[in-house]
Amino acid sequence: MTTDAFLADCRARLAFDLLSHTWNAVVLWALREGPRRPVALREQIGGISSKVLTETLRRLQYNGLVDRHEHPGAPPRVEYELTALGRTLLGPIDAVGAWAFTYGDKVMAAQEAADTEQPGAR
Amino acid sequence: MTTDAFLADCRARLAFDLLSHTWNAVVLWALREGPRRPVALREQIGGISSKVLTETLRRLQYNGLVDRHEHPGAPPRVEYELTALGRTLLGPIDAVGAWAFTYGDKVMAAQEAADTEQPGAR
DNA sequence: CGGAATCCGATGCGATACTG
DNA sequence: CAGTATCGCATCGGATTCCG
Repeated sequence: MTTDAFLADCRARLAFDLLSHTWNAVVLWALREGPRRPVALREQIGGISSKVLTETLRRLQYNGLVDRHEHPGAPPRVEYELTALGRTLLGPIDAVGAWAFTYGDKVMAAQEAADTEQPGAR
Repeated sequence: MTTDAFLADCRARLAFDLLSHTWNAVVLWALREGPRRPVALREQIGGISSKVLTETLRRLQYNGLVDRHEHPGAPPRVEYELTALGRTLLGPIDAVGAWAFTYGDKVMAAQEAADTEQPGAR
């Protein structure tokens, strides 16, 4: 596949759009080990509000990456889990995470170097 | 590495932040085959404004992923190319792109199914 | 051509409060 | 507990214009 074809392919754009939403990949990753309730996800992830978590889960559900299971009764009890399709995305996400683990320090070093040359620039 | 450690690792957040900027991955990919001038990048990518392209390139430069080469003279002639660090990110990006190529249809099918059930919802 | 400056509408996310 | 409603701030991205 040529570069142009790759970029023109709406499926590629679609994948980048998926990952370009801040919390999508993080939430998918948090679900990697099994079903989770929203409250557990929020503890596990940290720094995500109830509203944004709900929005993110809805979006992932809309794209067929997670399933929502509602257990009847009070108090409400809901669980989310990855679909088969969602699990296939863990590989690419892991590739990104592994890259970050290996090269993250170099990126931060580059940022510091840029800041040193041009303090205040960015 | 546990899920929690992965999520807490600021390097992982850094990588997701890199990909969460809409055009970063696309521009990096467009540079995969060699140095490019801005005008060529815009033709190759399509749908990106001059301003946003410049911002994206600055951001990538700041993170040490691309180099900017200015050739003196008029008219202005500038080229951007991937750094060694930038090339290491092509692997993970390719993993995402390959996923999109394989599973993109299923995602779009899931979207259509969701739209059919709840027309207007999203 | 490269890119900086400006304006502007759309969207994102967070905080808070509230419902069932 | 799960989710929604509302508000406000910040940011993003597009269009346009102007400069070297």
